Amino acid sequence: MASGAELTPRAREIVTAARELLEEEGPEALSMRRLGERLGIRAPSIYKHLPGKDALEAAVISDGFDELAATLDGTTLEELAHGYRAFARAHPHLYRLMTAGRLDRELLVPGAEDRAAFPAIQAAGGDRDAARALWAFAHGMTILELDGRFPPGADLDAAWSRGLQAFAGV
Amino acid sequence: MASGAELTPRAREIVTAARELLEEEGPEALSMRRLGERLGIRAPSIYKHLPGKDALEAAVISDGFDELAATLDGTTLEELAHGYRAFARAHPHLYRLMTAGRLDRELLVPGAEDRAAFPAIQAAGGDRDAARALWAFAHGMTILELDGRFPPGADLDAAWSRGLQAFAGV
DNA sequence: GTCTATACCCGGATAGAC
DNA sequence: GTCTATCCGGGTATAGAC
Repeated sequence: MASGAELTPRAREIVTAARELLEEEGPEALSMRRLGERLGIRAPSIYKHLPGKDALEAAVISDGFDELAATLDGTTLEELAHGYRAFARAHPHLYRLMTAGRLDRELLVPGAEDRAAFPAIQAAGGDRDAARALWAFAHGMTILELDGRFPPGADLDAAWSRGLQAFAGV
Repeated sequence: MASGAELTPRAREIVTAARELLEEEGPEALSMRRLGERLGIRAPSIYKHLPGKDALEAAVISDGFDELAATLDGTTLEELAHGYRAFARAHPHLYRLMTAGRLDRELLVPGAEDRAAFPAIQAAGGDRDAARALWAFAHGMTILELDGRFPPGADLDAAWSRGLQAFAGV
């Protein structure tokens, strides 16, 4: 029973503070000590409410998936892509935490990941394989942009258009 | 002058050992202490040969880019994609280090990144925007696979095919 | 020049007192 | 529920032995 489904009110406060800290100052700032500081308690006290940092991050990630799912209500491929990219640019540290690196699904709120994936499947007309390819393209564009991996001066709008144009034809 | 272009022979040995350690045991194992252990010296001694861990990683990354560039000699889109995916699966920890997270280009061997990008531009017929979209798709598929982000049982060969099919038409 | 020992500050986490 | 004290492991700067 590793699920982070039911959080006590106090745990929710801690998760909220963690997300704020992450978004404001980045992943290095999200330490148990800094978080305790923000909450006015000592780091070890956090462990009375949440089992550890992994669970804390998983709760933040679950919230992020739900929020992303709520954002992606566009119907066309362009709207969907725009919403996805806009979410990532508005919450870069959160997006990175949500999507980069291994993920212990046991710790997530059940269903949160699926809900975030659903719009892409819809946009691909129910074709799971096409939806995964589309997601890979969108995530690739997004994370490479956030990580500054494209050459300086690259026209990312044009690259997005090229890709979406390709997927529109499938 | 932060470039990692010229390495002394001893520094090369250290970088090689770092890469082996990374590939064998993953990123958490790549600590200065563990690396020193492997080399039979103490961690602080490494700093006489390389300025720090960032420079060490950058040297490993530069080697990785050169090796990837040498691997990607296919001409067709399918060959290129297959080579890219095969490299990542053969060297998952190295691929992750090379492509995930922020990258301080100052520390890289000049040109290594460009040489790895060249085959994609060629495959896209010189269209930079199309090449970036293609790279985003390939990286997205690759990193999501390595990170176990696709649902269990997802047919990744089919997703790759779908995507390549889309890009073939542009 | 090369390596060692030592030390500092950061991180996650635990035990036990109040 | 919160505290203090403590452990272990990181990166890394400094000082000094050979």
